[in-house]
Amino acid sequence: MAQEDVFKKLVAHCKEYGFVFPSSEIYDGLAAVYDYGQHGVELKNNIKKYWWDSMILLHENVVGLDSSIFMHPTIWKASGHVDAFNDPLIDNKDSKKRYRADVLIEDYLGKIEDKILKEVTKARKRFGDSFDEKVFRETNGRVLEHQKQFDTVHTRYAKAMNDMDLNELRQIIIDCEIVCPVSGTKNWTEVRQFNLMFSTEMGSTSEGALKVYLRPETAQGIFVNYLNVQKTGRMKIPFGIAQIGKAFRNEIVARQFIFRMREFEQMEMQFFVRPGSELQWFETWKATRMSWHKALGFGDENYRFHEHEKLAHYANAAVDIEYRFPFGFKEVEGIHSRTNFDLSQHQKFSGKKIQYFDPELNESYTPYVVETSIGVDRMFLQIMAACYCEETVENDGKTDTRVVLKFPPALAPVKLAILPLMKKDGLPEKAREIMNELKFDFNCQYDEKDTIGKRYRRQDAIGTPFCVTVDYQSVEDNCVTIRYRDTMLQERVSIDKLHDIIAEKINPKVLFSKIV
RNA sequence: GCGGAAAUAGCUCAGUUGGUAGAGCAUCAGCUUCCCAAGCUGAGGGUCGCGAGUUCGAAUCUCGUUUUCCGCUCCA
Repeated sequence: MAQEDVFKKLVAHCKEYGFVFPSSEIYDGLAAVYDYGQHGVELKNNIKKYWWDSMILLHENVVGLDSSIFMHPTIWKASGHVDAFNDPLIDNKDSKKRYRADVLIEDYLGKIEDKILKEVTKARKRFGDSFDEKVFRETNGRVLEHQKQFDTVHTRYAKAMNDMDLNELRQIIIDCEIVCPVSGTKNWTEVRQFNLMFSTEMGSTSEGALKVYLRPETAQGIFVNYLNVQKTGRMKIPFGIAQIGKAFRNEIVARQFIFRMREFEQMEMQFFVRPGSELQWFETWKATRMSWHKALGFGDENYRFHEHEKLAHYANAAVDIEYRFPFGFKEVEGIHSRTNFDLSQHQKFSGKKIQYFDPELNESYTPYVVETSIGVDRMFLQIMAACYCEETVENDGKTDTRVVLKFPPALAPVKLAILPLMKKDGLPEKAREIMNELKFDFNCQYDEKDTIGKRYRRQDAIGTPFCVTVDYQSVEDNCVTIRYRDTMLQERVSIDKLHDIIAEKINPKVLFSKIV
């Protein structure tokens, strides 16, 4: 089966069994926005719990936080998001290539500068030691002409960028006769601005409302609460703050199902360390996070690190953990050494001193930060992809297929199904009795419709790890059978022991013990 | 955002040269059956993505639009 087909089946399965629905579907949907259905939300919650507990329970020096989606707008100036996400873009209609309008103009200006430099170099060669560059630049006709051209364009360009005058940017490109490097034509579209942050207005719109953004990452909520947490929690460096929450990015193209959405959820942990120790901690968290993924048992060979060659403005080291999706290796988690960029910026923009006094060193410093950042939705998709199986089943010489989601029991949306073998003779009552005993601790489903085989298949399709079957004998001896999802084997156990057996098997300790 | 393709019941799909929409599975109500789907009976469910246009008449032809998929592009 082709890999793309697997992906398509996965998407169909997600919808058919209540994991993921397109948003606003009865209104034709909303592009790249999805809702989690009755089973999806359970799986998602379990994923979040697995992450949260692995951070909060397993590390004494990591604490949680839940910061707001709305934050003071200046935070996004400090973080660099306001500037970095306001690119004016223009398309060439012939080559279909997209460019940043400002980059096209800057390249053009760069070429003029090159021309001037060429003249200068030539002249220096000719005149030798007696060459005076300043005088040459002020007197040479060709240079002056280039310089004049440069100044004119640069002035217009600077003003246009300052005003974000998109029409003027386009006019500059036309006036300068800038051509597309690919097609060589001047057939340009309008300049459009893609602001990757969603904005809205806070306060009554009539009287000076404040423009606020929906956060494009959860990290800044942690940085701006650094002092609060450190002081009230009496935290000593090194320590971490973990947070799970929604983030929003107005992506130009959001596609591939829930892999890239405009509204998504992140699980981030910012770990504050001594300056100079950040790369060591970077390595430590790399290993820890990788072991967290591998503990799920989806095959070590399906994971790899991808080192970033081009680093973001705030980072001095960055690596992705990639998983082999049906559509290739893709990022599921990023680990970044963010230096002290963020805290320094907030110190600068807020005017508040954000420092840590290190009693061991007897000095104050701005902590360095190592970040682990994972997308919940990508993790969800990754788990669906890893667990989706189509199997051939032999029974009484009949061949037959089943679709089964082999979730680790700790993550499964429904932990067990309770199934009376027959819909009569007191079996449903007995099954209900068991259900009422277990429903407080486990997500259970009761099903008495159709043949037992059909009911097993239904539970397989949503990844329920255990099916408890109540038969005639159960009424007499208080024993039931547990049917295991992956092996389809059955085990007869006493009803009294059911709770402990299930609790043991879904205990995330099994996963936690594999994390370094 | 550009180019290409697609959209009919919950799912997979039929639907003739334009004449008021069908199957299988699924769902629901019964019956039958002591452990791995597709036994029997019955029922519900679609203004054919949406909006215009052509036509006596449009699921079918034309245009627009929305969504999805595939490429390109973008992704601090």
